[in-house]
Amino acid sequence: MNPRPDHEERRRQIAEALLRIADTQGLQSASMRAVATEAGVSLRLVQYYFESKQGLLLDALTRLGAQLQARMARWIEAAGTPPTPRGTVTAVLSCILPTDPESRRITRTYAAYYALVLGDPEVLEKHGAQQPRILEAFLTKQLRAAQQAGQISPAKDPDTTAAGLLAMVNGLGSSVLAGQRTGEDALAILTRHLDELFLTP
Amino acid sequence: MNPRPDHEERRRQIAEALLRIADTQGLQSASMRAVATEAGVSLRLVQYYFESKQGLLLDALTRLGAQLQARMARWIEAAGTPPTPRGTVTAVLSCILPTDPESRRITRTYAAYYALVLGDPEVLEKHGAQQPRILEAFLTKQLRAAQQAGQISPAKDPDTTAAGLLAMVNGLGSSVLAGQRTGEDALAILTRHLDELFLTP
DNA sequence: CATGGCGTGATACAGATGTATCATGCGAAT
DNA sequence: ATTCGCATGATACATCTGTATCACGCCATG
Repeated sequence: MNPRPDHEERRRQIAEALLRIADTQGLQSASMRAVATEAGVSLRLVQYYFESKQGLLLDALTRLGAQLQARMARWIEAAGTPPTPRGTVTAVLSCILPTDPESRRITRTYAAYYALVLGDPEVLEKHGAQQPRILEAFLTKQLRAAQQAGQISPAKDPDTTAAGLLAMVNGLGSSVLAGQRTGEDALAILTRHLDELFLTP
Repeated sequence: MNPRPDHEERRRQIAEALLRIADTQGLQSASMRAVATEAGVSLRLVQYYFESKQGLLLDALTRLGAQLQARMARWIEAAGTPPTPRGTVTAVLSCILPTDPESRRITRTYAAYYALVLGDPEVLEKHGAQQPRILEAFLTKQLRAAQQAGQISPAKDPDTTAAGLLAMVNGLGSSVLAGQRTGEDALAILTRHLDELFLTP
């Protein structure tokens, strides 16, 4: 009955159950028992495959980050070959906005983690601040390339522009989650700003 | 010993105790008992002055909103008389960034409420989406005025620009709370963008 | 076949949490 | 002076939470 189950697969199954709860009901509803039920396993199993709740939360957060990264890679590739700076920048920024079910799920789940992460400076450094920094550096590089290709005004500072764009997308995402506007509206606002930034289409 | 205590004052005292906890330890640490202790009153009093915990949370959130609004009014006024569009816009946007103790407190506390509010669509409509909408409309009006005064390129769309700026400030605030950059850095980025937006100082 | 360790279920436990209950005191109105 | 109602303290209660314990069955290895 039990041909030595696949640990990693089990862990994935349970962690994704947590992410599903975090997405739909928030992290405060993600008790060990709730996760177990959602994953269709017993409470004991959740305990068995993860030492503690914090371990589970962290593992799930790591997986969430990987999902976002995979999505971004997919969008960058779909932006066309060979990759142009403008296409890459547009892909990276717009793939974060909650415009389709997957991005809505990812964004909402990140939002559920937000308060939790802010309270734990240690987790913050590992998951919260690292990835944005890398992303921002990547964006800066793309913008600088576009600028050297004459597609962006020389007056612009790539660092400042990248930081501004990333922050804007973040804020736009929040406003969508808050029901202030639709994902399409947010995307339109982003597109408009990119149109003004790039001199050539 | 008890000359008919001032209800409103009591409620304020308790609600601010909650906000203090939300700021420093997050909302998940804001139990009724913790709030009572922080406020220096008995658990029973917290129950007495607020029907339920949800009532307390909502009341405190309302007060937080009022505090932010008051801060904004103060910053707008301090921007100089008579108020110029650029001064007003700069004041509104920069007063949201976590650059001083008060704004850090307000921003952190809002962040603590963020996940909670997202899960409750009813509260969302009343507190979460209303205020930003008003603020965005106000910003749009100021930008349009500046545009008609020739201080902003006619090519800009005030609506889009206002939404983008507000979202950017929101995102910058998040990045500061996440420890990705300092409040001064965030303010510098905002200033840089405003310098590019406005044709005249 | 024996045996030991891994996987899993049932259950226990201690603590926290929101809320309710009971009782008492004090001040004001009658 | 009596009475009524607001204010407050002490305590109880049911529930939920993370975690720990105990026991049993299955598999592979000796």
